[in-house]
Parts: sequence; C-alpha cells; structure tokens
Amino acid sequence: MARTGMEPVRRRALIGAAIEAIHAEGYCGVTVAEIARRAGVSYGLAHHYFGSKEQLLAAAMRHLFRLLGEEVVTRLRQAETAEARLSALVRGNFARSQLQPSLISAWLAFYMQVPASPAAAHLWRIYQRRLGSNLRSVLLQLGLEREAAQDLAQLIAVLIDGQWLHYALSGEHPGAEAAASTVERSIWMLIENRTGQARAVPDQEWQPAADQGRPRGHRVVGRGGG
Amino acid sequence: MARTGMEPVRRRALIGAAIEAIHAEGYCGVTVAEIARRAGVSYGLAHHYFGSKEQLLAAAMRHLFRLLGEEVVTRLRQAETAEARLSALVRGNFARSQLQPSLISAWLAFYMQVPASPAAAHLWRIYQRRLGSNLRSVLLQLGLEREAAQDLAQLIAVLIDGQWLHYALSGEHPGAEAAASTVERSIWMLIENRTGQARAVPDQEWQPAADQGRPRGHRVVGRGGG
DNA sequence: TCTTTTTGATTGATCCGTCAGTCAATCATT
DNA sequence: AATGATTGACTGACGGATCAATCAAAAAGA
Repeated sequence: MARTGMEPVRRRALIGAAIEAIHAEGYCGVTVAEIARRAGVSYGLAHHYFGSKEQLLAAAMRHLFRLLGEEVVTRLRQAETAEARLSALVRGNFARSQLQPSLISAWLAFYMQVPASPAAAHLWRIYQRRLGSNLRSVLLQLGLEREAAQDLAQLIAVLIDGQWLHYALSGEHPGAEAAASTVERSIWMLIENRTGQARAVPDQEWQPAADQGRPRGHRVVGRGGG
Repeated sequence: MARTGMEPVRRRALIGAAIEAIHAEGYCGVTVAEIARRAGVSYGLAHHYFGSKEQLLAAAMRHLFRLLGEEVVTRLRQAETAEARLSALVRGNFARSQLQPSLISAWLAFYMQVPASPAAAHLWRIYQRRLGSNLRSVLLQLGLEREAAQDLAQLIAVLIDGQWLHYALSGEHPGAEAAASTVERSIWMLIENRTGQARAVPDQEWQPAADQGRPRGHRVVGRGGG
C-alpha cells in the first residue's frame, strides 16, 4: 500500500460502500462497521476520515447528486439542438448508471431525510433549481413564452420525479427505457399543446425494449397547428 | 378506566403516536419508549399489543393506506359524473387530511421501505392497482379506448405521485390546492389530446388559496374540438 | 348484598446485544 | 527517526424485548 495519497481513495471507497450498505441493510440498519467492512478498511478508519457516521452519510448523499449532475451535464454537452437537450435532461435521470438498485435505495433514503434534515433540504432545493433552470432554458429555446415555460418546467420536473418514484418502487427493472420515453412523449404532447405546433420528436438512441407493445414514435395529436 | 375494551383504543393511540414520533424523531430515531410516551401508556404495553416494534410500525403503515383509501372512497361516493370521479381520485390524494406533516413523514418513510420490505412492497402494489383500476374505469367512462385508458391511467398515477413528492419535499404547505389543480389541469389537457374533444372541467368545490396568483380556471387549450 | 375469584390491563426493572466514538499502539514508507 | 496510515480493543450509552408483579373491573358464588 502506498503510504501517502490514500485519503481520496479511502473516501471514495467508503462512500461507495455506504451506498451499498444502505441498499443491503436499509438506511436505519446501516452501521459504520458494516460500511468499513465493505470498503475493506477497519472500523476506526471510517471515523478517521469522516469524523462521524452522520458526515459519512452526508458525503454519500452529496455523491449521489454529483453522479446525477455529471450524467446530465455529459448528455447536455453532446446535445446540439434544443430538442436533444430536453431529451438529455429527461434521460439523464433515467440513465442506467443512475438506476442501479443501490443508488435507488440511497436516493429514497435521501428523500426521506429532506423534511427533517436542513442539509438534505438544501441539496434538494439545489437539485430542483438546477433542473428547473435547465428546463426553462430549453423550453424558451423551443419557443414557449416565459410564463408557460416556467409552468411547464415545473410540470416536467414533477413528471420526471413521479416516473422515477414509480420505477424505484415498482421494481420493474427492465422498464427504464420505457419510463424515460413515457415521460418524453408526455412532455412533447404538453409542449405541442402550448406552442400549437407539432414537432418531430428526436430519435432515441436506445433500442426499444423487446416486449414494448406501444409504437415507439410519438402519438401525434391530430391538430392542424395554431 | 374501563376494564375491558381498551385494546382498540390503545392500538389506535399507539399507531397515531408512532406516526407522530416518526415525524418528530425521524424514522430511524423512533423508539418504542418514545411512541409509548406519546400514546400515554407504558413501554411494556406497546409490546403487549403489537409484539414488536416492527409490527407496530407495520400497523402504522397500514393505517396510512386505510386513511387515504377512506378519503378517496368518500369523495368518490359524492361524485356523480365521471369528471367528478376523476377529480375525486386526484384530490383525495391532496386532501388536507392527507397532507399533515406527520403523515407526509410517515409516507416518505414507507416509500423508503418498499424496495427492502416485502410487506411494504405489497401495500404499494395494492395502492397502485387500486388507483390504476379506478383511473382506468373513469377514463373508459370518459370515452377513451381501452389501451389509451390504460396508458393514461399510468401517466396520471405518475403525475399524482410526482406532484405529491414535490409537495412533500418542498415544504410549501399553502400550495396543496395549487398542487392538486396543476395535476388536474394537466390531466384534462392529456385527455383532450387523446379524445380530441374539449371538456368542461368540473368546478372545484374548494376555495382558491388567497395568494394563488394563477387563474383558478383551467387553461383551456385553444382547439376547436374533434 | 358481600366476598372471592378470575382475567384483562398495565407497569417498569432488567437482560442482552449493539453501536458510535475514542485512543493508544502498530505498521510501512520515506 | 519521522510521519501518515491503519488497526481494533474499549467504553459508555441506548434500545428492544422479556417477565414477574400489580391493579382494577367484572363475574361467580355465598
């Protein structure tokens, strides 16, 4: 073992182990000893680097946000049109990397903390503001008026989080793509209702699930335009 | 004190105390002693009636579902048209009685349990099935085709739970009516998109919140009908 | 009516295990 | 030797569960 520079390695390992421990033992059942065991270090080291169980878990929560943020930013950077950016915002939340069972358990635990923990509430507010701001920006680019963009951004955030919750609780793990495309289709429908013009939904880069009975394309509403 | 017939009284008191304790101490911080104290009984009695902490908390979770179910059923019974029944399904979830902070904390705690606890997962499935079945039934009455009703029911459930989650986590407690009407407006928009006919949104029986800037009425989309 | 018995309701001390946090010692590299 | 990394025994506190004992209302019997 290298004598120096171990700290970031250990911190990462402990944070990852904390998330897995939350999944395996339940948030209430998590112990520092279990986390340390999973990280392959001793009990004392966890305290050495994080000071307390609370701080370790808080770091794990912050890690969740960083992961999601990086996922979304990466996708946003690859998107060249407003439509693609909107898709990136939705699909970033349903990326496979974000839907691993252990991450889902940790997110659920985080949600539960929000009403009681100011730190968790703060993170939640940041997450909401960031998503809302991104959505508003894209919707403005798509031609919505300011107030409509504000309202619709709020609604889209609700859709995303609602669909995420259903995915998390229903345990239908093959359904991630379907979840994302359901949200996307609804969003385009709502946008068309507000702009009065039909749009081409950007192609999805993923392959449709094998058993997906619904036509992949959007069901264009039969209105002639505004 | 009456010698007999105390059991249901105590059980109710302990369940109510458990929900309040979850809110006050956090789900992980709840102790049987604290619950008993809040219920005004001794520590031992809680074990006498429920056998274990786990069973007590499970009973509290089941109580949440009964409360919500009764709220919805009451509203459904008072509704005479399909439109009113749809409104009842939405607004039952946003009734003031269901949005007390202690209930919200308990629901969040319940959600967190779902992936790990088979009992919680079972309750969640029942809740989902009941809501989905009710929604499908109403949507069929509104003229949607079977498959469209199925899809839209799923989407409405997502909207409801997403909006509930945002309400629960944002702590904007005056916004309950706004939350419900946002969901309702979106639903009617989606229905119109699928049926191709504009509908009169049923009047709301509640009074608009004082500070509610948005027009109370539905924003009817400007389409002439099918 | 008065006494005795029964039985459910209720208590709280106690046991046992667990866990968070501390700390002094050890290890390994420079 | 010096220094950061690491260990794990130890402690104090706490919580869940158990259980023997107490209480009081009701039922049975005299």
